[in-house]
Amino acid sequence: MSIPDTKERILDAAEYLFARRGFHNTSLRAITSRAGVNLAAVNYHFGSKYALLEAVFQRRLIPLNRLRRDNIERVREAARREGRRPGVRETLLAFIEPTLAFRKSGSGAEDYIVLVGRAMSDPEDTVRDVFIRHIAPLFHLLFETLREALPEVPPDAVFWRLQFALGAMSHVISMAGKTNLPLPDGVTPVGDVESLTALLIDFVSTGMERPWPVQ
Amino acid sequence: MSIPDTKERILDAAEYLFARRGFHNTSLRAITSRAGVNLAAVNYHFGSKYALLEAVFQRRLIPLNRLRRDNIERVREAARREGRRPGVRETLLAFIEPTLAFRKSGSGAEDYIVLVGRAMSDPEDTVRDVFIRHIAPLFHLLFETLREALPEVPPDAVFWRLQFALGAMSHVISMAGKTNLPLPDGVTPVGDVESLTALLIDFVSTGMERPWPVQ
DNA sequence: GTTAAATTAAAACAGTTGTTTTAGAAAAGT
DNA sequence: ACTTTTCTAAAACAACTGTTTTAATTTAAC
Repeated sequence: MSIPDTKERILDAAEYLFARRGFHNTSLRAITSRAGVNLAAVNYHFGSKYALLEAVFQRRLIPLNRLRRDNIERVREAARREGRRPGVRETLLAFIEPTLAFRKSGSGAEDYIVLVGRAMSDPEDTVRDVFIRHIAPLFHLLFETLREALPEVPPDAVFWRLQFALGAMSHVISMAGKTNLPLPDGVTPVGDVESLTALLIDFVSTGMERPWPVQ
Repeated sequence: MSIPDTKERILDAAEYLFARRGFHNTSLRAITSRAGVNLAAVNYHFGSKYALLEAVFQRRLIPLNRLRRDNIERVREAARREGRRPGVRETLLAFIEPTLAFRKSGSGAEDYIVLVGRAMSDPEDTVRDVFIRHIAPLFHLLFETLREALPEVPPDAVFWRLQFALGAMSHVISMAGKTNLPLPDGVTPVGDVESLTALLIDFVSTGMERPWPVQ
């Protein structure tokens, strides 16, 4: 049949263009022309441009969030079983690793991750509102796990440190594939995902674990 | 005279709206109506919407960058005078502190800082290209200073750690004033700028100073 | 093969976009 | 007072926006 083909092609094209040009700067005509389908197909299949954005998010965010949630729950479970607190590093890794590794899961996944990076730092946009709705419960679980991992750090500080970590992650994600940033001499453009993930995890878990009170 | 009044009013309105709605989602009519001036005034005074964006950036970025540059140079100078390497923490503080503190410098400054936060994380937008042009030399100075401060860490790692730090900063900046984020129980919405800056500096300098090689 | 539903194609819709034009008012120079 | 420049006001411009409509075509059911 031709239904899923058309819908998928629209989703792929929208994902690609939203990630690169942003939501408001991408027209339905650009999407349909890239997808090779008729203009009316978007409104027919999805209802509106906004609903299309929602669909773009849902298609990948649901399995990705399940993966991240399972990871975190596994960390909590292991800690509970061994009668200890969850570790900061393993908790952050449980959340961050699937996010960065997700890029390798398929052709359009890379576009999607860039889109997520944009959405996280898009302070008031339509994009962000949609994103927040999908990520809020997972964020809550992540925050609570880190609170357990850091009993001596006040919740406010844990919250902000987590925001810093997410900011760092979203920034490096949204940099992915962009070449217009001014690279200093002697710096190679980008490593493989694994080593970049390792660098990021080292950075954020070190900052997160800083003893409290800060002297 | 009425020229500077009109131009300033346009700049203020554009700054306000660009920060909240983004560049593409802000119309010239919204700007001029907020500024209380005629629609044609933008094209008369600035030439185009794009040139207006550039002017919005320049108005505050030039003095802000001078402040940050002077701060970093002062750190380098003190280190040279005392025959030691520049410190990681003081270097990051020299860059970050003016950025966050700038919000208190005037009425529209808060809008501007949010706009900067957006621009930094706007991966391919017009906004980002304009911003990169203005910030590139300063970024280079910051990077080189950190390289001197961390001789045992390879330049690639210093580069990425700096990106993480900037991502954390830009994220917390673009969160400023936003209330739609889901705050967990027991977390107060936002502290004053000073304590938030302290938290951020603690976080990023800890991650930046992590010994190399990472065990 | 006929009928009914699903899907596409193409055109048209009303509204908004950035920009320009035209005319007139205000300010400055002489 | 007069001229010239500077700026504003209002309307108009063509291009583009998301969405809807109308008709044609494909797909499925019986």
